[in-house]
Order: sequence, then C-alpha cells, then structure tokens
Amino acid sequence: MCAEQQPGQVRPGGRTARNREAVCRATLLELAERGYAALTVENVAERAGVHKTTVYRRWGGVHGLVVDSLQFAIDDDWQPDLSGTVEENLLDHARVALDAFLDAEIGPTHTAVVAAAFQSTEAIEAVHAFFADRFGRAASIITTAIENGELPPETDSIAVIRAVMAPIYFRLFISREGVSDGDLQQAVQAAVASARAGVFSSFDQDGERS
Amino acid sequence: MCAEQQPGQVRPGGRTARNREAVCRATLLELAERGYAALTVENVAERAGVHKTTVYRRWGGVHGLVVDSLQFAIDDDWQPDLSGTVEENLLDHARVALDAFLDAEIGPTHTAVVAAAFQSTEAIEAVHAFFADRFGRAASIITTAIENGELPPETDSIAVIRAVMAPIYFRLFISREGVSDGDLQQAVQAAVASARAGVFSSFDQDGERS
DNA sequence: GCACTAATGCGACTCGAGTTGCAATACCGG
DNA sequence: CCGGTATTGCAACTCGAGTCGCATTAGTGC
Repeated sequence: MCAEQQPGQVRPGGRTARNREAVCRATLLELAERGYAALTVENVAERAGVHKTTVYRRWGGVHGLVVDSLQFAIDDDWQPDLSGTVEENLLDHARVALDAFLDAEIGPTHTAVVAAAFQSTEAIEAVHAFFADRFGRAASIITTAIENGELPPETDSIAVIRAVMAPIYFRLFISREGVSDGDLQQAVQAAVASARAGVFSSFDQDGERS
Repeated sequence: MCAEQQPGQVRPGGRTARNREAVCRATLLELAERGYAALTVENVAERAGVHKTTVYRRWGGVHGLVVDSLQFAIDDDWQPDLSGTVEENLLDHARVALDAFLDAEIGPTHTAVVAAAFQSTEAIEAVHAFFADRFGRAASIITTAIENGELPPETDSIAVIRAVMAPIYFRLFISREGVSDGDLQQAVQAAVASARAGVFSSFDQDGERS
C-alpha cells in the first residue's frame, strides 16, 4: 500500500529510499508536534523537502503516511523480558507498552494509527497486524510461565496477554479515563487470576465472529 | 457546547427544538448510511432542510454534530436486568452493549463519537461521560451480587463492569479482531473470577494518573 | 396584536486539500 | 559513460469545507 508500482520495473534506488525516510521522519515530527488532527500532507511534504504531489502519489494521503510511518518507526526485534515471575514480566510488558503510547516521539504515531483505523481500511489492517505481532511475541511470557508451573497448562497465552492489555487501551482510547500504574497492576493481577481459574484454558470456541 | 448563546436571552422555542431534532436525525441517518469518514456538514444540513451556516453556528462542525446526536439518541432510562446470576446478568449486559455498537441505526453514532474523541475535546468529554453513566448504572449488577453473597464484599463494582467491557471494546475498536459471543462469555467469566479472587476489592489505589 | 431581538437564510468569499498534464531529473542496465 | 524509464518537480486547476456580512424570519414579553 505504501507504493503501488506495478509497472515492469521497481526502482528501490537511493533517492526513493531517502525520500521515504525523509517523509516518514517528517510525519513522525508533525504528529509529535501538532497531533493527528492537524496532520496534513502539505506540511509533511514541505518538512521533508519533497513536493506534495510525490506524497500523494506514493502514500495516497494522510492514512498512508501514518501507516507507513508506524512501520518505519517500530522496533522490529523486540522481545519480552522473561527473567521474573509471570506477574513481574506481565507488569513490565504492560509498562513498556503503555510508555510506547505515551512517549513523546513515537506515541503520537501509535495513537494516530488507531485513530486512522476509524477511517481507512489499510490502517485497520496495520493496527490488526501490529497487535497480532506484539501479542504473539509477548505470549512467550505465558508459555514460559506454563513451563514453570505458574499457570495451568492448556492456557491460551495470547488470551492472557490480551486480557492484560485490553483494560489499558480501553482506558486510554475508549473511555478516556487515564491510566495509573495501579491500573496496570490490577490488570495483571486480574489476568493471572483468571488464567489460574482456568478461564483462558483452550476450550471449544463456539459462537461465530461478527 | 451544543450552542453557545451567552447573549442575555436564550430562546429554546419551537423552531430551535425542531431544528435540533431534524439535524440530529439527519446526522444519525448520514452516519448509518455513509459512515463517519464521509460525514459532512453540508450533507447533514441539506438532509435536515437547514442552511449549513446554521449548523456551523450551533454545532461548530462535525464533532459537535456527532456529540449532540449521541445525546439525542441514547436511551436515558436504561437499567440493567438483575433477575439472574451475576454471570447471566453480566453476559446479558455485555450483549446489549455490543448490540448497541453493532446496531444499524445507532451503532454508527456510538462508533463515530469514539472516533471523534481522537480529534475533539468535546467528544472526549462526551465519551467519558457516556461510559461513566453506563458503568454507574451497570454497577447495580455487582452490588446486587455482593448482597446475594455471589461476590466478596468490598468489591469495586465499577471495576468489574469495566473488566467485562474492556476486552469487548478493545477487540472492536483497537485491535480490530472482531467479537464473538464466546468472547463475551470469556470476558464475563474472567471478570467474575478476578472479582472472586479479590483483585477488585477496594484497596488503597496508589500510583498517580497519567 | 406589536415591538424587540434571537435565530435562521442567503450568497459571496477565502483557503486548503487533492488532481492532472507536462517537463525535468535521477536511477538502472548495458 | 549513455540511453531508457521510473520517479519527481512544477504549476495550474477543481472542489468542497468553513467564514462573513447582511437581509429575513420567527419566538418572546408586553
């Protein structure tokens, strides 16, 4: 979706790559300084030293900018810390994830993609893929805990991760209640308690998706 | 925020009320048919048989339209069903809430306010107030359960409600995973299990909000 | 009813997002 | 180094969101 060059030859050469980097960096800065509501193609183009037509042609508009900037900025080789108890590792993960959204540089971009998902199909896919990726990696916290006997076997590891993260994002972006560190601790304790009670044990998942 | 008439006299007379109703209905229909991304003041104004200047003056723009339309459309005397067990009542509540967001008529408006909250302070306050109100009412499910001995005393009733709803909204609007009825059941079971484990028992809530 | 004024209608205007056709530039393979 | 083509720059254009001043209409209090 970033660029749709179906013509015979693609040209990922120096200038193209330089422009992408310049535009993505400009988008990140614009988002950090002015926010998603004020993000405009022209400002980004000018800041990146690129003509706005180029941005429209390669990214299609603000949605594409936001999506590509996220993929440009995220840390691809992140792994959760597995050195403590389940509770400690989950709390650590929750804090890191929350910080990523509150961070002055990259936070606005994360938020912007979530916001863009309300208006753009590409953004929906990007957000979905982002969470699938992060949840998949964080799942090792749970599988390790299962191996250590901290949680019952057959526990759906991704379900536990989601149970930890859902209240945090809900407070942040839906109910707009704000998130304290105590909320993180409560989310972790609730998820672990539910897992120990067998709620997340893999059972036949009936009921079709809507 | 709907109208800012600080001049000496307000005039909530017949025409004003009629126009508000027409505009709000038009907004609901536009949202249902075209969605939030395509919502425009001009379309709403034309549909309502009102000049666009009037809409801009009284509502300020699309954000105001969305916010006021929600307040126009929500059912003010809703009360949760308390006839079953905690699990049954919570599951019933979760289904009703989910239906409200998936409903063809009012659902798009709920979604639109959540989306608008990413761009407008008024929308943030509206969403915040909406959830505070709904959570407050649904809390009677928990207080009743405490009286019946189904849950430990000292349980923070709103925390339980939020624990039920958070995963649902998270899947709907953040991770974009879709929601099945099995997910609702799991959310209810997790919240109840956590409450029974004492996770939501009112304790000194340290950690400041961010 | 009648005066007074809030609320609305109306048209013209500004301004910025997004598009298009064409010229200039820079990468790529030889 | 050189020709071919993808990519970009450029300028002019369209189109719709939002604003402003003024005329008109319709509540409100008497």
